[in-house]
Amino acid sequence: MAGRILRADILRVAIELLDRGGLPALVMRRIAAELDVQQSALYWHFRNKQELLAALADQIIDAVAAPTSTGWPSRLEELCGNLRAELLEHKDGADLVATAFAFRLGAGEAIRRFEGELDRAGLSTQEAQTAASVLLHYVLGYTTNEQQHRQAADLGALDPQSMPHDRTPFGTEDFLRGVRLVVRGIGPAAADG
Amino acid sequence: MAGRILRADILRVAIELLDRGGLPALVMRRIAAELDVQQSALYWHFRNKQELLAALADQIIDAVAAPTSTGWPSRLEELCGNLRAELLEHKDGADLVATAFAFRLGAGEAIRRFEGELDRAGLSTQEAQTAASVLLHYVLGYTTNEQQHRQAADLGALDPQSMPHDRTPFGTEDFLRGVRLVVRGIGPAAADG
DNA sequence: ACCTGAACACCGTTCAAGT
DNA sequence: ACCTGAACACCGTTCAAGT
Repeated sequence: MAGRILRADILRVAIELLDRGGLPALVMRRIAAELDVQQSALYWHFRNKQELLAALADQIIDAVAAPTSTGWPSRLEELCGNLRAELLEHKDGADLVATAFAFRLGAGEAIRRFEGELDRAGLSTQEAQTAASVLLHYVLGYTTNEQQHRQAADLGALDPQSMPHDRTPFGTEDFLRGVRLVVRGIGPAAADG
Repeated sequence: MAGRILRADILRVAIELLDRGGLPALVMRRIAAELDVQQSALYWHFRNKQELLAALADQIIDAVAAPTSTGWPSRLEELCGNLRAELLEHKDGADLVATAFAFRLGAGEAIRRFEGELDRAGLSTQEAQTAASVLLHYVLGYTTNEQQHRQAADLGALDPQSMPHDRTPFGTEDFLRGVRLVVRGIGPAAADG
């Protein structure tokens, strides 16, 4: 009662478990059980769990929609918004990608997307790297907080002290204010798009 | 062969273990052993491990030196630098504080420090919150990456592809470029300090 | 109030052995 | 090449019982 499995099968099941129960549900034993396989079988396809998480992060990043606007400031805003939206699609998605990014394993593609947009803006390589770093850390950090807050509220763990009228400080508009602040800081060094 | 312990004892031992072995060494069993106490004794002083980590994060944040410069842009740069420096003092310090911040338990004091500086700059409350959020996420994210990279290099896990001449993109100067980028974005909305 | 003793319910990872 | 079976070495947390 077994069956051969593929890397892609593992990743598909992992995403399903993540979407359903977040990072706490993403355990090797459950992935294996879902595939009717021994847990040790997973270690033939991935060196360890961290590598699996990195592949998952890459997959999420690849699904981020490309910006369609013209003009680098709008394109940058759009890319940030699209990244946040994709992270929010998966439970604990921001936390997962932020962790993988910190471990320098996955999410390397994300920073290249940002740098690509900043090249178009006419920044030097160094300036583009700096701006990409600031933007990416903001999007990942903000969205991690936002998602954690949302999921805590969903579980009824609401702190009445910090949210008096159910108005949280989070949301698309609040998020975009941060993005625009950074874009303003880029402006002086960039050519007009 | 026991002894009564205090919250402060637990925190002191926890910091020692953190400094020596990072987050992987920060396990309840080792804290208890170091204090000659059963692990369950810790749960009288802290509801769970997460609460302990939050208290640890608060303690680290409280140790961040206050800026001494005059003029809000310099003061802001200095505060960011001091925060990074303090995080680097403890192994996995940035990761610990970033996680506690994401869980909204500790590190609430950190954002108040930033907002305080931005009030002096003459920003509105909303603008101050936005700028504080961007700066804090950048410092925590950047320093987490930097520290992870350092510690991986210390263990000899260096990737020769990504660091061809042992010149890493990390360092105080590189860090400050990001801070200055954000400060430039704040400028247009702030009064002169 | 504060701690012991002992258990519960989990984890990720390894490795000889099979096919 | 790809998986089984079984173990190893850990974790955080709970809870009756002691003092």
